[in-house]
Amino acid sequence: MRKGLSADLITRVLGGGPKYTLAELEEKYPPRNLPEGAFVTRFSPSPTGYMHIGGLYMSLIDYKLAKQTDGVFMLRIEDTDTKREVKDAAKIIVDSMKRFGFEYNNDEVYGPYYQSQRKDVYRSVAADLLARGLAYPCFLTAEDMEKIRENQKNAGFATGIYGEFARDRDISEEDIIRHLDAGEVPSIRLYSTGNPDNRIFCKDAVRGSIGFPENNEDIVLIKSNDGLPTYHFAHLCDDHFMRTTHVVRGEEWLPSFPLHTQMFRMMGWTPPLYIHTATIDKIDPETGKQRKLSKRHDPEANVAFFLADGWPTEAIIDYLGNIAASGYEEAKVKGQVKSFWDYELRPKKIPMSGVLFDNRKLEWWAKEYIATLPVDELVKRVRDWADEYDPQWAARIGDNPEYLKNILAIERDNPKRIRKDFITWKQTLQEVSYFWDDLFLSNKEYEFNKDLLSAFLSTFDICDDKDTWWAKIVAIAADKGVKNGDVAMNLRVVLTGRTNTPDLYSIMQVMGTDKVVNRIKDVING
RNA sequence: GGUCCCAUCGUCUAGCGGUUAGGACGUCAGAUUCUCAUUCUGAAAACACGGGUUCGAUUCCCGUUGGGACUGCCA
Repeated sequence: MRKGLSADLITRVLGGGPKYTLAELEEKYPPRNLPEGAFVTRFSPSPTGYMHIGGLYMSLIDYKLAKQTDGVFMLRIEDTDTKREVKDAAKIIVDSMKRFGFEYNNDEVYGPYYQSQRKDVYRSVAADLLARGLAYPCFLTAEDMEKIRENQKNAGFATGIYGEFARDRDISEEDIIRHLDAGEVPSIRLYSTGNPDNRIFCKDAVRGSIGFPENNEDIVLIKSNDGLPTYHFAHLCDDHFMRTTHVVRGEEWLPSFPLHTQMFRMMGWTPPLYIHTATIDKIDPETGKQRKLSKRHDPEANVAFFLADGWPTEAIIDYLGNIAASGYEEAKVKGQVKSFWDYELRPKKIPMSGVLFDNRKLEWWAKEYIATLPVDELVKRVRDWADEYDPQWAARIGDNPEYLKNILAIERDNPKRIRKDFITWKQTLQEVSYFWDDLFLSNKEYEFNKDLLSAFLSTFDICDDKDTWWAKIVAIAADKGVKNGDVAMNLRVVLTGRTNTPDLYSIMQVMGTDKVVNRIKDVING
């Protein structure tokens, strides 16, 4: 154990004195007044790029856990890595939360919620550690550490600043002053008293108690370059003073679990309950191996891509939600719950092994979801999408909104038998594009029976009711000696260019006489 | 190399010592339909391997193998 630093030295070492004592912080950030069993969670992304599907998954769990217990869900931006920070990334995250309806409650009392604005908190806690001899200023340079790492590798030792390799671990006040006088700025390191020969047990809500060798690394608490905390130290300070009860984070944090447990004990604070989630993976097309969906290599991991493609956010929530709570799907199909928000998410049931992202299943959720939408709502959602992502479609719809509504209303009257052709807003429009002459692609492959088409044309009357219309088709089939379906298929392909469409009668009604007649004539004549 | 996590149909999973190992997506087949949609019916499809413990292991323990994560003044 080292001797604590004097107040004067602490101020110099930190580049400023502590603003608060620990007791003052406790008072400033009092325990929350919440009902028994309420979860306080937080989504804490670092603004280093776009919103990732894995981040969305974690924030869904965070939000759901807080919501179902009448707790609090916070959004905390971990912008402590000034080098990797990407402009507007925080805005994208905030926007995503809004779009998916994850309402966070960033109560002012516990803020600010940007870590870069919480230096006072970190510095105050660091000062306490320094005063107690549980942390020390370290003047090792990047080159020094590189050299140490090299030597460790060559000698077969574990890399890192620990024990005898931690040069400044027991640095004297005189030496500190000497470095300071030379204009050097130290980082603040943890004075670790952990011994790898001992085991420390860490509690995970899903995996239970996990044993690790104790941590003996003097990890950096405060970085020298910007005075900001590392993840570890920020986690300790923020989740304590924000009174987080449950920390949902990726399993990549498992290795630093003993460190975090050690730090909480050192402070005499009760650690939150941890939920280390599994990653959402894909099969790497090059190696053929399963790996985490990555920001750098997988554009499909970008939530913005799902939005631009017009996936209903509800379907994405359903899909992700079912991964987190596997019983949800069955409850939903059986009608026991209306949405994911009605289904209880149990922390213990959150999966702990990596999950392959399954686009087919997402498609299924999306089809099911869109099929539940009333026409007006469907039209609205499609239009909203077009307004934001596809100006051409937006203009086209804007010219005649009723037309789109009539198209999308086809075969939507019987709620039990709604076609499930629509997957995304974008694909919905593509699916019905044949209703517009300039988008209509006549089918060049299909061998039309012009005889049948002529016969239909001569009897066609848009005013016919459905029975009359069908009777005419049956009559033509009988007359020409073909099946009813043959006549129908010829009509289907001639009008839509496709072999699979909704009800033909409805299509003709929506298209109107001119389109129907012209398209048939084009084939007969051409 | 070290530490840690994980292991049931192709995929997501139910299972918490005795089950014909269940469901969902997907796949395939059949029925209905004007259609390759919908709806309905049915089928194929899994406990990684080896040791224990036990009357009995998918289930508990150990090992092996396989997959994953970490090993930064990044999170």
